[in-house]
Amino acid sequence: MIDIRMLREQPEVVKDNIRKKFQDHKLPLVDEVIQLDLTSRSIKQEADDLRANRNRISKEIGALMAQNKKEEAENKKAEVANKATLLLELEEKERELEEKITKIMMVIPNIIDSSVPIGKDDTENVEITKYGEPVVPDFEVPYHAEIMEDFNGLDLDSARKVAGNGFYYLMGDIARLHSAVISYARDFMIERGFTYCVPPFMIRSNVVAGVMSFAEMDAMMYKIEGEDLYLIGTSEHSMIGKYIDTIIPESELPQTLTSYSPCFRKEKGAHGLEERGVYRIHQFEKQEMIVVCKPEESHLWFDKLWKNTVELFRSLDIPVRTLECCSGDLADLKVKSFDVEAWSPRQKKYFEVGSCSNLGDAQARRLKIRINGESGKYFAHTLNNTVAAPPRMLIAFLENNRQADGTVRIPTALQPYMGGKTALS
RNA sequence: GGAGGAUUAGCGAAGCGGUCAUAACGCGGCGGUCUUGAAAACCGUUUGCCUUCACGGGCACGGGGGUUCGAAUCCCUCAUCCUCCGCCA
Repeated sequence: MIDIRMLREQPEVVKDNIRKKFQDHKLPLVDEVIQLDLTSRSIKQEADDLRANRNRISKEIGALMAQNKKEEAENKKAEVANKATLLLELEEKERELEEKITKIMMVIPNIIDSSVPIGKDDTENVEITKYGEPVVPDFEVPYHAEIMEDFNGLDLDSARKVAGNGFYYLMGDIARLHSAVISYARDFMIERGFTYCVPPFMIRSNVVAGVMSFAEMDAMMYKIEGEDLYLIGTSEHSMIGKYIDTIIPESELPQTLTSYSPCFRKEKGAHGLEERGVYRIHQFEKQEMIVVCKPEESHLWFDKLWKNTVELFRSLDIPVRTLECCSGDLADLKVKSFDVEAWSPRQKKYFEVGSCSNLGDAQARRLKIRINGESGKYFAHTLNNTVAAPPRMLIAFLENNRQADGTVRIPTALQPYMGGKTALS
């Protein structure tokens, strides 16, 4: 959500930004919201005057009652009652207008960073850098589910009976590998100075509304029946929610946290769940990182964040590349975003394993996350990034570390988390 | 899950239908006097949001709703905390 004052003062900047994101259908909303805002403020002024009047007369009534002048007090009461209906009507209008304005402001996209490449959709995302050689081995790499099954590490049939399509049982060494990756990712971030955190896995609707749009919520979030609770789709939700309605002293910034959580997603509207794999599923686990910082530092933090993911994958001998989201593919709340993609030697292409985003002050404005600084109070900037999210992450791990003989080598960094094993065989 | 009590500024706490909410009082913070410097003492200052060029005005006493001319105060509801009971890793 952008600042309505900014929209008021520089509507052309907001419109240009909408054009850059190829959302021209939203252009009329800018002028509409300017008009609504103008009306809203004048009605608010009128209502405030009536309230001021009522407050003044009420005080007079109090004074009269104290002096036992009942008749005069009754006259004053009538005076207030006269304007009561008008005030009620104005208050109703105030509410309506505010609602309309908020609704529009929620869909006006955040101003994208000047460095974001312009493009219509994900086909125009831009590769930034490759890290590691995307090797195509001279032997065939099987489908990831097959690799897992070779180690008796995956049981999708039972999962379908128990929970349905989109769930999995991980077994034995594959399950252990899953936990090892999470633990390794956790320690990797702790060593980089992040504070480890295990957050709530369910959040209330007001937090949900603060961190995502209604459309996203409908497509992603599982609701708990009979409770005002939703299963989190990522720990970013509960981690950013941690700061809801807070004023953070400047001296306590930046807040750098790494969180673990299971993630639950409906994947409604997605291209269908992969029938035989763990690529797109309803439940996975994720080590995440989030940063709350001063506005002038969010660019720096953005670069630090995605590099963490690249380095983690490189330490496990997985080739990756960074891909920048073009303007049209960038979610409305985001200022800038990089995907980290891992190399798939089977598909001979890269696929998404993480996403790093700078939200600017958009999330902070929605959730009222402010900084108390020397020169006053202002909205914080928030960022988030994936460290590692298995089991999808295991696809990249298994495909890249599988040898010609079918064994899977365990890179040195991960060996302590696998009880010293150097390979799965 | 059941019973009772509570939620007021950075913290503690008074107020329990109307010049005590522009929130007493205390602590803390900030500025000053005094001092070579510090402490003590004394004086002053110290919530946020919206609106306005400004003066000013409005809103907020855990959240939401209601009663009233007027609500921190009365009613409903939700949340959180404390005490006791029950249950449970």
